[in-house]
Amino acid sequence: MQQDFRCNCPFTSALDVLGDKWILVIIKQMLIEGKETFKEFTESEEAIATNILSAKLKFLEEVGLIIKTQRPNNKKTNLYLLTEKGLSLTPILIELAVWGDKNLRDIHPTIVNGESMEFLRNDKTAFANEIEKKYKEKLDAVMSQKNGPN
Amino acid sequence: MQQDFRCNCPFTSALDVLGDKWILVIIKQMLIEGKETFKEFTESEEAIATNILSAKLKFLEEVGLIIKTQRPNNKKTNLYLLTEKGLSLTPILIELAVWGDKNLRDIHPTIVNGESMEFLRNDKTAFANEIEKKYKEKLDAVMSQKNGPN
DNA sequence: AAAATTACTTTCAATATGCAAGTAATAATA
DNA sequence: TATTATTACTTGCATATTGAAAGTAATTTT
Repeated sequence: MQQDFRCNCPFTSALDVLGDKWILVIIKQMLIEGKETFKEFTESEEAIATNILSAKLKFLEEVGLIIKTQRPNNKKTNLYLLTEKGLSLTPILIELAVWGDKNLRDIHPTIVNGESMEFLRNDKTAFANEIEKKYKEKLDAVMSQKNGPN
Repeated sequence: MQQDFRCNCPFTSALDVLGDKWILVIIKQMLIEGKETFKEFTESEEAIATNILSAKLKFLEEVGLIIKTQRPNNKKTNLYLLTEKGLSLTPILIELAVWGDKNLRDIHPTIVNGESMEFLRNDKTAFANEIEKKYKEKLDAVMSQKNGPN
Protein backbone atom coordinates (compact mmCIF):
# COMPACT_ATOMS: atom_id res chain seq x y z
CA MET A 1 0.00 0.00 0.00
CA GLN A 2 1.93 2.94 -1.30
CA GLN A 3 0.85 6.54 -0.90
CA ASP A 4 0.52 9.03 -3.67
CA PHE A 5 -1.34 12.29 -3.66
CA ARG A 6 -4.06 13.46 -5.99
CA CYS A 7 -3.00 17.09 -5.94
CA ASN A 8 -1.47 19.81 -3.76
CA CYS A 9 -4.59 20.74 -1.83
CA PRO A 10 -4.07 20.32 1.92
CA PHE A 11 -7.65 19.09 2.45
CA THR A 12 -7.42 16.50 -0.27
CA SER A 13 -3.94 15.45 0.80
CA ALA A 14 -5.16 14.79 4.34
CA LEU A 15 -7.92 12.66 2.85
CA ASP A 16 -5.42 10.83 0.66
CA VAL A 17 -3.96 9.48 3.90
CA LEU A 18 -6.99 9.39 6.21
CA GLY A 19 -9.93 9.06 3.84
CA ASP A 20 -10.98 5.47 4.12
CA LYS A 21 -13.21 3.20 6.17
CA TRP A 22 -10.58 1.93 8.59
CA ILE A 23 -7.60 4.23 9.18
CA LEU A 24 -9.31 6.63 11.59
CA VAL A 25 -11.25 3.81 13.25
CA ILE A 26 -7.96 2.14 14.15
CA ILE A 27 -6.60 5.45 15.44
CA LYS A 28 -9.76 5.91 17.50
CA GLN A 29 -9.36 2.44 19.01
CA MET A 30 -5.84 3.31 20.07
CA LEU A 31 -6.58 6.78 21.35
CA ILE A 32 -10.00 6.38 22.95
CA GLU A 33 -10.21 2.69 23.71
CA GLY A 34 -6.58 2.09 24.62
CA LYS A 35 -6.04 -0.77 22.18
CA GLU A 36 -2.45 -1.62 21.34
CA THR A 37 -2.15 -5.22 20.14
CA PHE A 38 -3.25 -6.97 16.96
CA LYS A 39 -5.54 -9.17 19.02
CA GLU A 40 -7.24 -6.23 20.67
CA PHE A 41 -7.93 -4.60 17.31
CA THR A 42 -9.50 -7.78 15.95
CA GLU A 43 -11.80 -7.99 18.98
CA SER A 44 -13.37 -4.57 18.37
CA GLU A 45 -17.06 -3.94 17.72
CA GLU A 46 -16.20 -2.86 14.21
CA ALA A 47 -14.95 -6.36 13.42
CA ILE A 48 -12.10 -5.63 11.06
CA ALA A 49 -10.79 -8.56 9.02
CA THR A 50 -7.24 -9.61 9.88
CA ASN A 51 -5.84 -9.12 6.38
CA ILE A 52 -7.19 -5.58 6.26
CA LEU A 53 -5.94 -4.84 9.76
CA SER A 54 -2.51 -6.10 8.82
CA ALA A 55 -2.38 -3.95 5.70
CA LYS A 56 -3.63 -0.83 7.47
CA LEU A 57 -1.19 -1.17 10.36
CA LYS A 58 1.63 -1.47 7.85
CA PHE A 59 0.41 1.63 6.06
CA LEU A 60 0.03 3.60 9.30
CA GLU A 61 3.60 2.71 10.19
CA GLU A 62 4.86 3.69 6.72
CA VAL A 63 3.31 7.14 6.92
CA GLY A 64 4.59 7.60 10.46
CA LEU A 65 1.33 7.72 12.41
CA ILE A 66 2.16 4.70 14.54
CA ILE A 67 5.21 2.69 15.58
CA LYS A 68 5.45 -1.04 16.06
CA THR A 69 7.33 -2.18 19.11
CA GLN A 70 7.31 -4.82 21.84
CA ARG A 71 7.41 -5.19 25.58
CA PRO A 72 10.87 -6.19 26.86
CA ASN A 73 9.76 -9.56 28.21
CA ASN A 74 7.52 -10.64 25.34
CA LYS A 75 8.71 -11.43 21.84
CA LYS A 76 5.35 -12.53 20.54
CA THR A 77 2.96 -9.68 21.14
CA ASN A 78 3.56 -6.57 19.07
CA LEU A 79 2.58 -3.21 20.43
CA TYR A 80 1.25 -0.55 18.11
CA LEU A 81 1.62 2.94 19.53
CA LEU A 82 0.71 6.38 18.22
CA THR A 83 3.47 8.79 17.28
CA GLU A 84 3.15 12.55 17.85
CA LYS A 85 1.84 12.79 14.30
CA GLY A 86 -0.79 10.20 15.13
CA LEU A 87 -1.69 11.77 18.44
CA SER A 88 -2.28 15.07 16.70
CA LEU A 89 -5.26 13.52 14.91
CA THR A 90 -7.25 14.01 18.11
CA PRO A 91 -9.01 17.22 16.96
CA ILE A 92 -10.18 15.52 13.77
CA LEU A 93 -11.63 12.59 15.71
CA ILE A 94 -13.32 14.97 18.12
CA GLU A 95 -14.95 16.94 15.33
CA LEU A 96 -16.10 13.72 13.67
CA ALA A 97 -17.78 12.57 16.88
CA VAL A 98 -19.34 15.97 17.52
CA TRP A 99 -20.74 16.02 14.01
CA GLY A 100 -22.01 12.46 14.18
CA ASP A 101 -23.63 13.08 17.55
CA LYS A 102 -25.44 16.14 16.23
CA ASN A 103 -26.34 15.04 12.71
CA LEU A 104 -26.62 11.28 12.46
CA ARG A 105 -29.23 10.41 15.07
CA ASP A 106 -32.11 10.78 12.62
CA ILE A 107 -30.73 8.08 10.30
CA HIS A 108 -28.99 6.07 13.05
CA PRO A 109 -30.96 6.38 16.30
CA THR A 110 -28.92 3.91 18.37
CA ILE A 111 -25.70 5.94 18.48
CA VAL A 112 -24.41 5.82 22.05
CA ASN A 113 -25.21 8.76 24.22
CA GLY A 114 -23.54 8.31 27.58
CA GLU A 115 -21.79 10.68 29.92
CA SER A 116 -18.61 10.87 27.88
CA MET A 117 -20.68 12.17 24.94
CA GLU A 118 -22.13 14.67 27.39
CA PHE A 119 -18.60 15.72 28.37
CA LEU A 120 -17.58 15.97 24.71
CA ARG A 121 -20.60 18.16 23.92
CA ASN A 122 -19.95 20.48 26.85
CA ASP A 123 -16.25 21.08 26.32
CA LYS A 124 -14.52 19.47 23.39
CA THR A 125 -11.19 21.15 24.14
CA ALA A 126 -11.14 19.70 27.65
CA PHE A 127 -12.15 16.33 26.22
CA ALA A 128 -9.30 16.44 23.70
CA ASN A 129 -6.79 17.48 26.35
CA GLU A 130 -7.79 14.69 28.69
CA ILE A 131 -7.55 12.05 25.98
CA GLU A 132 -4.13 13.22 24.86
CA LYS A 133 -2.90 13.44 28.44
CA LYS A 134 -4.08 9.92 29.20
CA TYR A 135 -2.43 8.54 26.09
CA LYS A 136 0.86 10.24 26.88
CA GLU A 137 0.83 8.79 30.38
CA LYS A 138 0.32 5.35 28.91
CA LEU A 139 3.18 5.94 26.49
CA ASP A 140 5.45 6.96 29.37
CA ALA A 141 4.52 3.80 31.24
CA VAL A 142 5.37 1.60 28.25
CA MET A 143 8.61 3.45 27.61
CA SER A 144 9.83 3.23 31.18
CA GLN A 145 9.12 -0.50 31.03
CA LYS A 146 11.31 -0.72 27.95
CA ASN A 147 14.14 1.43 29.27
CA GLY A 148 14.02 0.09 32.79
CA PRO A 149 12.83 2.18 35.73
CA ASN A 150 14.99 5.23 36.55
CA MET B 1 -25.69 3.22 -2.36
CA GLN B 2 -27.46 2.51 0.88
CA GLN B 3 -26.06 3.37 4.28
CA ASP B 4 -25.65 0.96 7.12
CA PHE B 5 -23.63 1.39 10.25
CA ARG B 6 -20.94 -0.86 11.68
CA CYS B 7 -21.83 -0.18 15.30
CA ASN B 8 -23.14 2.48 17.68
CA CYS B 9 -19.90 4.39 18.16
CA PRO B 10 -20.29 8.05 17.16
CA PHE B 11 -16.76 8.20 15.73
CA THR B 12 -17.22 5.10 13.62
CA SER B 13 -20.70 6.17 12.55
CA ALA B 14 -19.39 9.48 11.30
CA LEU B 15 -16.78 7.55 9.32
CA ASP B 16 -19.45 5.23 7.95
CA VAL B 17 -20.84 8.28 6.17
CA LEU B 18 -17.72 10.39 5.59
CA GLY B 19 -14.89 7.86 5.55
CA ASP B 20 -13.99 7.53 1.92
CA LYS B 21 -11.78 9.12 -0.71
CA TRP B 22 -14.38 11.38 -2.27
CA ILE B 23 -17.24 12.47 0.00
CA LEU B 24 -15.32 15.16 1.88
CA VAL B 25 -13.45 16.24 -1.23
CA ILE B 26 -16.78 17.02 -2.90
CA ILE B 27 -17.93 18.90 0.21
CA LYS B 28 -14.67 20.85 0.19
CA GLN B 29 -15.17 21.78 -3.46
CA MET B 30 -18.61 23.13 -2.64
CA LEU B 31 -17.65 24.93 0.54
CA ILE B 32 -14.19 26.27 -0.25
CA GLU B 33 -14.11 26.42 -4.03
CA GLY B 34 -17.73 27.39 -4.62
CA LYS B 35 -18.50 24.54 -7.02
CA GLU B 36 -22.14 23.74 -7.57
CA THR B 37 -22.67 21.98 -10.91
CA PHE B 38 -21.77 18.50 -12.16
CA LYS B 39 -19.52 20.08 -14.77
CA GLU B 40 -17.61 22.10 -12.19
CA PHE B 41 -16.98 19.02 -10.06
CA THR B 42 -15.61 17.09 -13.04
CA GLU B 43 -13.20 19.94 -13.84
CA SER B 44 -11.51 19.82 -10.44
CA GLU B 45 -7.82 19.12 -9.82
CA GLU B 46 -8.77 15.87 -8.15
CA ALA B 47 -10.20 14.58 -11.44
CA ILE B 48 -13.11 12.51 -10.19
CA ALA B 49 -14.62 10.07 -12.69
CA THR B 50 -18.17 10.91 -13.73
CA ASN B 51 -19.65 7.60 -12.60
CA ILE B 52 -18.18 8.02 -9.13
CA LEU B 53 -19.27 11.64 -8.96
CA SER B 54 -22.78 10.67 -9.94
CA ALA B 55 -22.95 7.95 -7.27
CA LYS B 56 -21.49 10.15 -4.54
CA LEU B 57 -23.82 13.06 -5.27
CA LYS B 58 -26.74 10.66 -5.05
CA PHE B 59 -25.48 9.36 -1.73
CA LEU B 60 -24.88 12.85 -0.34
CA GLU B 61 -28.42 13.75 -1.25
CA GLU B 62 -29.78 10.56 0.35
CA VAL B 63 -28.09 11.24 3.67
CA GLY B 64 -29.19 14.86 3.58
CA LEU B 65 -25.86 16.65 3.25
CA ILE B 66 -26.73 18.29 -0.06
CA ILE B 67 -29.83 19.12 -2.08
CA LYS B 68 -30.22 18.99 -5.83
CA THR B 69 -32.01 21.90 -7.37
CA GLN B 70 -32.01 24.15 -10.43
CA ARG B 71 -31.97 27.76 -11.42
CA PRO B 72 -35.42 29.01 -12.46
CA ASN B 73 -34.45 29.73 -16.07
CA ASN B 74 -32.40 26.60 -16.75
CA LYS B 75 -33.74 23.06 -16.91
CA LYS B 76 -30.45 21.44 -17.89
CA THR B 77 -27.93 22.44 -15.29
CA ASN B 78 -28.47 20.95 -11.84
CA LEU B 79 -27.28 22.82 -8.79
CA TYR B 80 -25.93 20.90 -5.84
CA LEU B 81 -26.07 22.90 -2.61
CA LEU B 82 -25.06 22.13 0.96
CA THR B 83 -27.76 21.72 3.58
CA GLU B 84 -27.22 22.88 7.18
CA LYS B 85 -26.06 19.36 7.95
CA GLY B 86 -23.53 19.60 5.17
CA LEU B 87 -22.42 23.10 6.13
CA SER B 88 -21.75 21.86 9.66
CA LEU B 89 -18.92 19.72 8.29
CA THR B 90 -16.78 22.86 8.18
CA PRO B 91 -14.90 22.15 11.45
CA ILE B 92 -13.96 18.67 10.25
CA LEU B 93 -12.57 20.05 7.00
CA ILE B 94 -10.67 22.73 8.88
CA GLU B 95 -9.05 20.19 11.20
CA LEU B 96 -8.14 18.00 8.26
CA ALA B 97 -6.39 20.88 6.52
CA VAL B 98 -4.64 21.99 9.71
CA TRP B 99 -3.38 18.46 10.27
CA GLY B 100 -2.28 17.99 6.67
CA ASP B 101 -0.49 21.33 6.67
CA LYS B 102 1.42 20.45 9.82
CA ASN B 103 2.11 16.75 9.28
CA LEU B 104 2.20 15.89 5.61
CA ARG B 105 4.86 18.20 4.22
CA ASP B 106 7.67 15.72 4.86
CA ILE B 107 6.08 13.05 2.64
CA HIS B 108 4.34 15.52 0.28
CA PRO B 109 6.45 18.68 -0.03
CA THR B 110 4.39 20.41 -2.70
CA ILE B 111 1.27 21.00 -0.60
CA VAL B 112 0.13 24.55 -1.23
CA ASN B 113 1.17 27.14 1.28
CA GLY B 114 -0.40 30.45 0.34
CA GLU B 115 -1.92 33.22 2.36
CA SER B 116 -5.18 31.42 3.02
CA MET B 117 -3.17 28.63 4.70
CA GLU B 118 -1.51 31.37 6.70
CA PHE B 119 -4.93 32.68 7.71
CA LEU B 120 -6.09 29.17 8.61
CA ARG B 121 -3.01 28.58 10.77
CA ASN B 122 -3.41 31.88 12.62
CA ASP B 123 -7.11 31.63 13.43
CA LYS B 124 -9.04 28.59 12.39
CA THR B 125 -12.25 29.76 14.07
CA ALA B 126 -12.22 32.98 12.06
CA PHE B 127 -11.43 30.98 8.93
CA ALA B 128 -14.38 28.65 9.58
CA ASN B 129 -16.72 31.57 10.26
CA GLU B 130 -15.76 33.37 7.08
CA ILE B 131 -16.23 30.28 4.95
CA GLU B 132 -19.64 29.52 6.41
CA LYS B 133 -20.72 33.15 6.09
CA LYS B 134 -19.66 33.27 2.45
CA TYR B 135 -21.51 30.07 1.67
CA LYS B 136 -24.67 31.28 3.33
CA GLU B 137 -24.56 34.50 1.32
CA LYS B 138 -24.29 32.46 -1.85
CA LEU B 139 -27.21 30.30 -0.75
CA ASP B 140 -29.29 33.41 -0.12
CA ALA B 141 -28.45 34.68 -3.60
CA VAL B 142 -29.53 31.42 -5.24
CA MET B 143 -32.70 31.25 -3.18
CA SER B 144 -33.78 34.79 -3.96
CA GLN B 145 -33.25 33.99 -7.64
CA LYS B 146 -35.57 31.02 -7.26
CA ASN B 147 -38.25 32.80 -5.25
CA GLY B 148 -38.04 36.01 -7.17
CA PRO B 149 -36.66 39.23 -5.65
CA ASN B 150 -38.64 40.62 -2.67
C1' DA C 1 -32.17 22.73 -37.74
C1' DA C 2 -27.57 21.64 -36.36
C1' DA C 3 -24.10 21.77 -33.06
C1' DA C 4 -22.67 22.04 -28.47
C1' DT C 5 -23.22 21.45 -23.60
C1' DT C 6 -24.64 19.23 -19.36
C1' DA C 7 -25.60 15.43 -16.75
C1' DC C 8 -25.63 11.52 -16.67
C1' DT C 9 -25.28 5.73 -17.64
C1' DT C 10 -22.91 1.70 -19.26
C1' DT C 11 -19.14 -1.35 -19.94
C1' DC C 12 -15.19 -3.40 -18.57
C1' DA C 13 -10.64 -3.60 -16.23
C1' DA C 14 -8.18 -2.85 -11.96
C1' DT C 15 -8.04 -2.44 -7.16
C1' DA C 16 -9.79 -2.95 -2.47
C1' DT C 17 -12.48 -5.35 0.88
C1' DG C 18 -14.10 -9.34 3.32
C1' DC C 19 -14.38 -14.08 4.81
C1' DA C 20 -12.34 -18.44 5.86
C1' DA C 21 -8.63 -21.22 6.37
C1' DG C 22 -3.81 -21.94 7.06
C1' DT C 23 0.93 -21.06 9.08
C1' DA C 24 4.96 -19.81 11.94
C1' DA C 25 6.74 -18.17 16.07
C1' DT C 26 6.32 -17.75 20.81
C1' DA C 27 4.36 -18.60 25.42
C1' DA C 28 1.79 -21.19 28.74
C1' DT C 29 0.51 -25.62 30.64
C1' DA C 30 0.84 -30.60 31.76
C1' DT D 1 10.21 -31.43 27.96
C1' DA D 2 6.25 -32.13 25.10
C1' DT D 3 1.73 -30.50 24.06
C1' DT D 4 -1.44 -27.02 23.59
C1' DA D 5 -2.81 -22.39 23.08
C1' DT D 6 -2.09 -17.79 21.60
C1' DT D 7 -0.59 -14.06 18.67
C1' DA D 8 0.26 -12.18 14.47
C1' DC D 9 0.16 -12.81 10.61
C1' DT D 10 -0.52 -14.71 5.08
C1' DT D 11 -3.07 -16.87 1.31
C1' DG D 12 -6.91 -17.86 -1.68
C1' DC D 13 -11.00 -16.69 -3.40
C1' DA D 14 -15.52 -14.15 -3.81
C1' DT D 15 -17.65 -9.77 -3.87
C1' DA D 16 -17.73 -4.79 -3.95
C1' DT D 17 -15.82 -0.43 -5.20
C1' DT D 18 -13.17 2.50 -8.18
C1' DG D 19 -11.57 4.24 -12.53
C1' DA D 20 -11.17 5.09 -17.59
C1' DA D 21 -13.53 5.51 -21.73
C1' DA D 22 -17.29 5.66 -24.48
C1' DG D 23 -22.13 6.35 -25.19
C1' DT D 24 -26.77 8.64 -24.55
C1' DA D 25 -30.62 11.84 -23.66
C1' DA D 26 -32.23 16.22 -22.68
C1' DT D 27 -31.64 20.76 -23.09
C1' DT D 28 -29.39 25.25 -24.92
C1' DT D 29 -27.00 27.89 -28.09
C1' DT D 30 -25.89 29.20 -32.68
